[in-house]
Amino acid sequence: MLDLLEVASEPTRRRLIQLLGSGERTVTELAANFAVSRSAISQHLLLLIDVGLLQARKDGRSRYYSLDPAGITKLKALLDSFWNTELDLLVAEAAELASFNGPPHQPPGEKP
Amino acid sequence: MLDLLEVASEPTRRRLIQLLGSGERTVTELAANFAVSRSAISQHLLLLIDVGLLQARKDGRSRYYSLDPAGITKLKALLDSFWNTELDLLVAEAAELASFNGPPHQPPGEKP
DNA sequence: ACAACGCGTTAGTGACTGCTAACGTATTTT
DNA sequence: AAAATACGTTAGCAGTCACTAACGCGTTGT
Repeated sequence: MLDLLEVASEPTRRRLIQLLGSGERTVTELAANFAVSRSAISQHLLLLIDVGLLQARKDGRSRYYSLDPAGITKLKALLDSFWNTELDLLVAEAAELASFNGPPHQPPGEKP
Repeated sequence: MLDLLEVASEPTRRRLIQLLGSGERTVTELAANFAVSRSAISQHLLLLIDVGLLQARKDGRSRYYSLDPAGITKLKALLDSFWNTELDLLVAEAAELASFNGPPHQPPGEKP
C-alpha cells in the first residue's frame, strides 16, 4: 500500500502513531499494548517506515521506533486538504438539526 | 471493513466524499470523475452507506447519493481524537527545524 | 566458550479488497 | 408492444493484507 493517509488510518497503526507521540519505543514495548503478536506490530512499524511516518534507531539488541516529523507534517497536510469547508458546513448543519429535533444522546443543556 | 476512518481513507472513497460535498450525485455522474468503472464506484458507494457516511435517494432509474451529516460528524470526531496535541507539537518542531536547516522545498520568506 | 534466552524480522497462509465482466431492471425509442 | 438503451447491482477473480509460526542473530548467564 502506498497511500500515506490510508496506511495511517488502519486502527492498529493509528494507535501505534498515538503511542509514539509521547516518545520512542521498542517493538516489544509497543506490542504490550495490543492483543496481537510482536511480529504483527513489527510489520506495521516497517510499513509505517516505508511511507515515511516513522524512524528507527538501533541500540543494543533493541530498535527504537519514533515518529518522523516530516512524515507527520505531510500527513497533517493531507488531512487538511481532505477536510474541506463544505464538510465543515455539513457538520455545523448536523449540529443545528440535532438541537432542533431533540438530541439523540447528549442533552445540550448543562448538568443541573 | 467496519472501521469508519479506514473506510473513508481509501483514495477513491476520499475523492467521492469530497465530490459529494457539493451536493448529491448519481453513480454515473460520480464515475465520470474516475478511471475505473461504474461498478467499482457503485461498490465504493455501497460501502460508504454501510458505515453511515452516505445516504441514497431513488428517483426514476437513478439513485442520488449524498453525504449523511451524522456520519460526517462522526468522522470528524474520530479525526479529532486521533490528531492529539503531541502530534501538533511535532509538526511545529518540524517547521522550526526546517527554517533553521534551510527549507527543502518552499523558502520561508515572502516572495520579493 | 557455549548454552539459553530475548529481540526483531522473514516465511507462509486464510481472509479480504477492489476491480472487470456479466447481469437484472427500468425507461425510452420505434 | 417489442427492441434497444441507460442505470445500478451482483458474480467471480487476481492481488493484497494482517496475522501466526518459524527463524536469525545478538546478548547474557554459567
